Amino acid sequence: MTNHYMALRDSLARRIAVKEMVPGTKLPSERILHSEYDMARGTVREALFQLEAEGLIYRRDRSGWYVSQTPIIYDPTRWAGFMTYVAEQGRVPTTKTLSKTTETVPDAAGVFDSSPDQSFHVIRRRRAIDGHPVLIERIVVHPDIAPGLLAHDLDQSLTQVLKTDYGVSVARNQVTMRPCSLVRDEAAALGVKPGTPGFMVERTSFSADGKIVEYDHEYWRRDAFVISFDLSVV
Amino acid sequence: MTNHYMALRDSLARRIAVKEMVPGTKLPSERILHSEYDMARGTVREALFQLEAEGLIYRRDRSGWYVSQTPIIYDPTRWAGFMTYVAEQGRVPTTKTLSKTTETVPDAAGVFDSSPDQSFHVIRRRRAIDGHPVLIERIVVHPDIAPGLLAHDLDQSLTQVLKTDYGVSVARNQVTMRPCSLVRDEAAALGVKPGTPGFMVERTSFSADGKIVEYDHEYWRRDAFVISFDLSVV
DNA sequence: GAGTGGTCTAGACCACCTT
DNA sequence: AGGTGGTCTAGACCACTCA
Repeated sequence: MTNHYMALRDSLARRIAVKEMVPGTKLPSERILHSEYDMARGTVREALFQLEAEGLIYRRDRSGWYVSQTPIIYDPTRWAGFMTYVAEQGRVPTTKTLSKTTETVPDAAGVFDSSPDQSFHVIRRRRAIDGHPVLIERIVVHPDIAPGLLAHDLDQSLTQVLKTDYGVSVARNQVTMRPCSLVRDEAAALGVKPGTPGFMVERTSFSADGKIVEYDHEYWRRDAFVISFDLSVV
Repeated sequence: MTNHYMALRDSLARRIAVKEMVPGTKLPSERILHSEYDMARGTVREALFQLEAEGLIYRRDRSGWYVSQTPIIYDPTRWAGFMTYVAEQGRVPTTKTLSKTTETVPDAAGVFDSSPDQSFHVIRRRRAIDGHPVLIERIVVHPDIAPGLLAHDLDQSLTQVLKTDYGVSVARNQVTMRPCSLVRDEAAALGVKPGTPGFMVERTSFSADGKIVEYDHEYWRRDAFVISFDLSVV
């Protein structure tokens, strides 16, 4: 290709590859690239969109473009909760509770096989790696499983709280992951532009006796992880 | 949001959701949308890019925009080869061999722990679901494992050929998946625009005695699948 | 308040697909 | 040959971040 925007893409990709620009580095502004590379600003933006789609850079709304952090390795077969998992890779996980409420949840009725009037504990949290927010989640827990759950400090591992304080542990996870785009709340909470590519993870956790322990929606930044696992053939 | 392009996005997304436009339907051309919705063509394209990132539509280079096919469910824990797997979901898998050669493969030397001069069997194939190409792959096999492999018909399950004709079966897979963008060969073979979002899957298959059976790179269309699995906690 | 990205316009020409 | 998307230009103004 001899496209202008691909030329700029390649130039920036190389500067990232050789670590002239490391994770977290702010790229030159669009107008500076526009004058340095002598192409229209719209063309500069095409190059940046390309790099964003590849997961090499991301944008903070109206702040600038930045080199993406090193992704964590997401191994669904070894998943042991965010806090454990991230720490095992030598990174620093943090959690911030955004809200905790008890309310009806239209899309949970089908999952829990309950009446539409049923109220649930709903917890919204933001989780970060090395101080960089990577996902927000909405967790739905049936109050019968964990009465008074919301009184606890939930900036820690929920898995841990449920096990220690309620004697409930997870025996099985049902997980679905699909590409999405991060909009409104999700984008705002993660500090990225609405429409940024993301990944939606829907997780239903069951206890050994088949009860639903939690029903979870997670919205991840797409550049935050790669999926990797090792698997014996059955 | 009251953005023009988000309004158009929402309008088109709704028409897809209510099945006014079904998978495979060609969208109105950009210029028609431009005049119907009375916004600049660049703004129309922003809406289309948004829908593409969400996996709802895709483009065939210089042909038009189309509603994406229903994704298949990719369950890494049940993976039994493309042909088996797709058929189990009531869809029709096909495979076309693009090339088969014996050559040196720079990036395979590290994986096989062999000399850079080592030649391998290299197979390139394109695989489709219901007639729609969804991935291309490059498979690398050590000739000692399967001498004369390239003489076989490879438009079928390679797993099957290796098992039946060479007595080699896969006991373990090491898999890594990451977002990428489909460029040059990949995009051309899949009939999508270079730069279309994709997923790269790198797979190393081992036999029971720990030998590498195949080393595989797959480039998937990102809208072709969702990942879903059911998993017991260890 | 200066600088940044976000949105939008109104063109132009090109490369390629389709018929 | 006509239509499509692909690329590119040169502006403009807005909403927001940051110092």
